[in-house]
Amino acid sequence: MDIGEIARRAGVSRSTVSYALSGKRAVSESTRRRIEKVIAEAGYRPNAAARALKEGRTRTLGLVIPPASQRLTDMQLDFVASVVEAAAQIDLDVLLSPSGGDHDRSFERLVTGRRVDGVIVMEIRLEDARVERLRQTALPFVGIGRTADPDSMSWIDVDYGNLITRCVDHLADLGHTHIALINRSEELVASGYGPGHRALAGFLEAVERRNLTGVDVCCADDRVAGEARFDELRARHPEVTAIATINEAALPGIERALARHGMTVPRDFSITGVVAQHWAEYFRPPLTAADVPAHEIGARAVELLQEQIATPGTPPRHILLAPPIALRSSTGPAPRMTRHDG
Amino acid sequence: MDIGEIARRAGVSRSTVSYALSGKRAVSESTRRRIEKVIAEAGYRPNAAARALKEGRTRTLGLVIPPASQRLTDMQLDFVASVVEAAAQIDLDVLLSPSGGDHDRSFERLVTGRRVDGVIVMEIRLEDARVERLRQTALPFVGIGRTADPDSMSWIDVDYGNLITRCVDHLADLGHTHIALINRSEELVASGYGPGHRALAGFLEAVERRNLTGVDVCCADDRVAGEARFDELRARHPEVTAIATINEAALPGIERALARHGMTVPRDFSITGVVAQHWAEYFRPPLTAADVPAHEIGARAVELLQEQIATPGTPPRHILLAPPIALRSSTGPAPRMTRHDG
DNA sequence: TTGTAAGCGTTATCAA
DNA sequence: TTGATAACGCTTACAA
Repeated sequence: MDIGEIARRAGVSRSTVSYALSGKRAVSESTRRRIEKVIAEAGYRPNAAARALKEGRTRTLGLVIPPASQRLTDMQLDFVASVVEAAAQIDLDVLLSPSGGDHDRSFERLVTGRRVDGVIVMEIRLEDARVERLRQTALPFVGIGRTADPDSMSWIDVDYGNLITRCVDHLADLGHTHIALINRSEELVASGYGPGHRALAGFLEAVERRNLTGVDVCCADDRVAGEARFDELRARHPEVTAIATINEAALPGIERALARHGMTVPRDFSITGVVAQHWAEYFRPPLTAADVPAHEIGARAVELLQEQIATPGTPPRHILLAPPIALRSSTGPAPRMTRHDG
Repeated sequence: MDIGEIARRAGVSRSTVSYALSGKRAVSESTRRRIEKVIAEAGYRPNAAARALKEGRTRTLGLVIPPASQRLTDMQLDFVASVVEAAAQIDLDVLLSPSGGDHDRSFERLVTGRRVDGVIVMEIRLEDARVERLRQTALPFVGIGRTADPDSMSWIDVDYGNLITRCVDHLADLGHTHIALINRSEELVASGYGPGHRALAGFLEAVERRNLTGVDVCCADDRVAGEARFDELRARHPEVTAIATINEAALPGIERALARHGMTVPRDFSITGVVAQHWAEYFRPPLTAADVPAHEIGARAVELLQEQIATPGTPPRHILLAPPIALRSSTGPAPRMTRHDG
């Protein structure tokens, strides 16, 4: 069933059918209705490949996700879901590419096979081969996250540095003097993962400025690691009375370890950080934290990309989000003295 | 940069370049090398739309996921990740469509716009409009899950009915006589979600056969709901000493409620079910459960679909997985008498 | 208001 | 071993 068949059945030319569909040329009311009727009966839809070939655009977005080998975090999932949803809203499809580094076949297909009109890249590194590759191809793209040299591309990011600084300030105001940062995984930070680096920088700045003692630890993105890292922290640095974290996946493990050590939050220990809202709200007691608006991020990434696609050559735009720190119940005055574990 | 430009630079015709690329016709060693060199230098890749138009296939798979409005569960995420990964292995791209019911624009684009060579549908209902639609279009498809009338389509599913039956038998063998089933969400079950129905059927069958008292409760796919449902269960049915569940997302909440009620697993209460492995292993104590091999499911769904695509008209194939129940530490003999909450 | 025809970048048939 | 050429199904400039 192609446009020619529809034209035949409606007794018009193919171009008239095309124009009736696109509205780019006036079509008399009567023929338009006739055509629509035939189309409805035949269940016709234009062939996407033919249309893409002719128009030079695919009405499809590429979304580069971390390879499945490393299980995606809840927040990454939120990004994927919100990007897909936002794209669907404006009748755009989304092609997924699980690509970590460069030279991935699926990534190459995406950027150089003209399979998509633009690309959204997640989990950007400070130095990111995928961004370099994308730059070469002149394909519109936006990052969820930004590189070390962020001016030349469009991106949306969370201001982890600033937010962690404010978390530490909050803890310092409450009298805490020994504070730990629970970062993302060692590999991620080692590979130049932006949020990890910027959170650490913000942490160190605040610790220095407020004259505190800081210890920073990396932690894999899961509950088991969270529990283990907290145990180690207690063993090596019993003087620490508060932590700030950007590792939401570790929270359940930290909560469990806290309970196992017989510690009550926030009486014996304070905890805060930058995490997705539902993690903050589920923590017991609810976590004082900056809520990362994952859903908004995906939606605005699509907007940014649409802009780039619609008017190529538009100067890149940047959105740096610093959501307020929602005061809940997980932070309190520093305990007078270090308690022993139960 | 198109195939004509490559041909010009290599001093051959377009067809020769095409054949050099596909290998469908012999090309002399020397010209083949020359062409390859030019292609590498130019960074040429065939235009996917042109190729799809000519070949009548897109080298793309469609994956229908639940709409983002209802946040995806961990296991659903595993399916998505493993499908994408398996497809990438064989150089297939994956187009996502967030579609719950029928008549979704993105779903319609997928099935009738010839955007994909085949479709994988997740979260199949017993009566599923998407499956009906797919059947009409004669597009190859496979379900992760199966409808009430499963013979006419290819699918891969977990045998929730059988597995829950075995869980109940296991509990009965341990002397439990009052057992609860924690099912998935009310809406999901009400809408005819297969695993929910089949788990319930298996539960009722075993309860009847073993002459037990069973109570089944629906529970939303999150920790908060798990905690609340367990509290209600304790209040209304204090005689229940064990639960079987297919709702992994509720587990952390159940664990927390258990602790709050001062109950120790498995001394005071037993729990088992059918969940993804990492949930079972993270539970404290580790959960005796049938581990759903989410990664394998995605990979085999892609295999099944490839089969349908490669040889249309192939009789549908079915894979019903019944992974063994891994004996861990969350089930034990029924307590002698009902304990009061702490 | 409508029709004709060119062309998007491939692949594959038919000739050479 | 290679080259010309006709499709694939659509959109759109140009004619009428």
